Amino acid sequence: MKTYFVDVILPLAIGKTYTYRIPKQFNDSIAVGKRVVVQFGKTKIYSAIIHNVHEKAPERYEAKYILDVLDEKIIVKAEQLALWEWIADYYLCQLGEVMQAALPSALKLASETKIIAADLDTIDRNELNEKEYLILDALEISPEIKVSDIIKLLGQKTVLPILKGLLDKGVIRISEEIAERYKPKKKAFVSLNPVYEDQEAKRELFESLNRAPKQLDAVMTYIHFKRSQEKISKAELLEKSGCGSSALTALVNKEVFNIQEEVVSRISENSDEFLKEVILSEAQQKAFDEIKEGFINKEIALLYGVTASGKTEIYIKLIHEVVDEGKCALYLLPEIALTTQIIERLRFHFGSKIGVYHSRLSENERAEVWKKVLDGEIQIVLGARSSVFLPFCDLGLVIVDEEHEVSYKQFDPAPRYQARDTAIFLGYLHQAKVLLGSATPSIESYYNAKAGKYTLVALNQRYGTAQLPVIEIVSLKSDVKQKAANPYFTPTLIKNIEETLAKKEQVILFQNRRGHTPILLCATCGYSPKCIHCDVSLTYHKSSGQMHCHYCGFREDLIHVCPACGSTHLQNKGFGTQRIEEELGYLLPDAKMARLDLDSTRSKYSFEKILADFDEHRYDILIGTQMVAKGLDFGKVSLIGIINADSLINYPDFRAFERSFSMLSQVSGRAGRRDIQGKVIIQAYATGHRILEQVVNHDYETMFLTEVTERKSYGYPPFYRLIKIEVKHKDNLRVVDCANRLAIQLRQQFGERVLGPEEPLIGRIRNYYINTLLLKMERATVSISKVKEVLRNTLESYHTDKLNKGSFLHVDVDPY
DNA sequence: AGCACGCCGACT
DNA sequence: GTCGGCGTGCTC
Ligand SMILES: [Zn+2]
Ligand SMILES: [Zn+2]
Repeated sequence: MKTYFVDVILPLAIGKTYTYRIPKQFNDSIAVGKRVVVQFGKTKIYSAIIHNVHEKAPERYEAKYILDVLDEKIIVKAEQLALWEWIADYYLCQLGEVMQAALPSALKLASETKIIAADLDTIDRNELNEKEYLILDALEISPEIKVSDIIKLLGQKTVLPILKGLLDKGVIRISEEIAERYKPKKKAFVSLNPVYEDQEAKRELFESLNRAPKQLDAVMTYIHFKRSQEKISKAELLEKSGCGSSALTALVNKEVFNIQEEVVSRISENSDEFLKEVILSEAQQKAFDEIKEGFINKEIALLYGVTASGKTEIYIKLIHEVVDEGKCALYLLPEIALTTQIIERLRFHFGSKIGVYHSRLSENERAEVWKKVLDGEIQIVLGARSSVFLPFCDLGLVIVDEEHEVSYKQFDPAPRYQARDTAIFLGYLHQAKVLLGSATPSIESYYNAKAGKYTLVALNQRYGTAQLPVIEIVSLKSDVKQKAANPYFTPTLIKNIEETLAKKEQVILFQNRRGHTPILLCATCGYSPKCIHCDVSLTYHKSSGQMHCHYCGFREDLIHVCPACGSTHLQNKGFGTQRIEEELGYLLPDAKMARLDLDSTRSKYSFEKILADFDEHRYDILIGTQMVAKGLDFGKVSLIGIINADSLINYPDFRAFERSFSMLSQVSGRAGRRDIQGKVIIQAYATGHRILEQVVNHDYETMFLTEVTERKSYGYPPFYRLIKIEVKHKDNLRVVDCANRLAIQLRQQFGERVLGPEEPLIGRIRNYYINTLLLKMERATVSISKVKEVLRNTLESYHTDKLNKGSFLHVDVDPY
């Protein structure tokens, strides 16, 4: 019999795989992509993924045995492992970090592992030592015990060798719940005994029940609802008939009703299996045909469709085709755009074939979607960023809607991946077609399309008769007197709001989130409370009455006296949207207003609720941040006001102009529906800025051309690749030393392509000082794989240099 | 990531 | 003199 070894991936930021030995009894159950339970270090137990199987015994050390195999079927497919490796390689991070991001944590396991007794009767207790005895005793009292509880029980940290001994003796087992930590939800359904389908039998039943009115009610209710629905659950029947469970039990005992338990998905859904036909308009059909034609020669297409042009119908039709061929489809959306509306719409077409995957799901729900995709029960996934990691088989189509959205990029922690780009690679792995969609494509995607890498399909007709809104730029500079009276609203905007409300139409006001967080400010000396661990101002949270740091979670009670000058004139500036709401309250006391921002949408369904209420005209004015650009078409909005466009445009980032354009265009797109032509008022100081002009003219093309020219001359994407390196150190002087040393080393390889080091906007986070380096590599002439290789080597030697002790690096490839 | 081993300050 | 602080290195 052979002795096998496996190299496993651990869910840790470690750069290598570890080799474990396979006990003979597991020889037949191991396979690449299955999870195994391993002990790593003295005390830790992890579930690891088998990366490869071999027979080479390690020479320099003795491999530990795996403790268990968790899966009967593989849980991570070969394509997924290939994707993980690509991500680790491209984004310069560890495989374990990718694993962490990819696997739902219900499928991972740490020392929260539970053990159960295997067979208490056959154990010869005399063979056990005192500690083993203690564990057995505990297991007799409670059937499941966590490893961490055993540590407490024995009062010692190294319990795994003992447990391992017990495992080997066959006394204990690792609880299945690790493997199946998520449990399918069961639901009881009621059905009528088929003998009563006969009219005569039914009549007799009614007569026999006339002295049991509750039971008769239950039967009648059942028959009534059975006409319109396929299945009736026990709970539903009890509720609708108004009778208690005793009546139902009596009927079950009489064998009138039958109750069976069925596994139902945790994810609420209507099991509507009918696939509905999509009817496309002429323009949509033309775009659809162009996409299909493009897919013959190119794997990737970009659908550039203006707001409300009906891109979704095209997506649905494409998905239909793929599903009919028996393949899977992935429909990616930014988290914030993944609303109930879009989910319902897709459910309507695809019923239970569709699965939804996003960060608001519970861990069990995520694991359930994972398994269903694995088993092929779910063919279509509608999901946010992390759904690129799901175990698809035979993927035929990947759609990335709102392709330009920044939220496709994960910034922290590693893997710092771009889900749109990852989706493109995923498509390549599965030989699937990829469709990117946007009303304002990112410069890089549009450039790729223009350069012929992607098929470009334009859809520039708004659906139905909806017209483009009229956009007006209003200067914030003009009225000095007026401004003193109120800093947010120009008379023009106020006048327009009043007119709109008089027509019984609705208004949306947009305020940029950035730079409008609620900080405390001393009116006398300008002091504002800072975090003690980070170089940022604390933000005030009304709910807790405390000031919080967003970077490290530090909290402090609200202060009432300025620690710098002793003044008591401390102003709480509040959220930007809050202040606007207040100001507007004075100006228009009768208007009903709602806020849509981080603060007002903290609770679970509040986002949906606010939008629904607004849609039903319970509010006249909606004041919101970036969020109002999302959500589907709602309300009877005919006026949109941008409070201050400068804060968007002046943001210090090479993509600020591009983002401002897409933000302002998207928000503007919310104005006007069907019969009403919308109006947009943009307030700004820099009224002559080219971006504003381009927004007014709905001129994406010119925006694109000017951006491309600028990026080419200043060395930014799509012409250059960017790699950001953050050097961190507890000491503010040594961080500069380390960064400089690294810069010199990198310059030996890359010359002037290395920029910096410089201190970033926030110079210290969690007590670590930060310096950043930026690498700019010409995309056309520099081989990225060579760059990465050199970089990997340089970074490795950085860590071995004694001078760099105490510092560490964060690498971010494509940091935008 | 977590844990142990090891080297320097303040406290019985 | 020791207790404990965290900085450093290893885990198959
Ligand atoms: Zn002050
Ligand atoms: Zn902080």
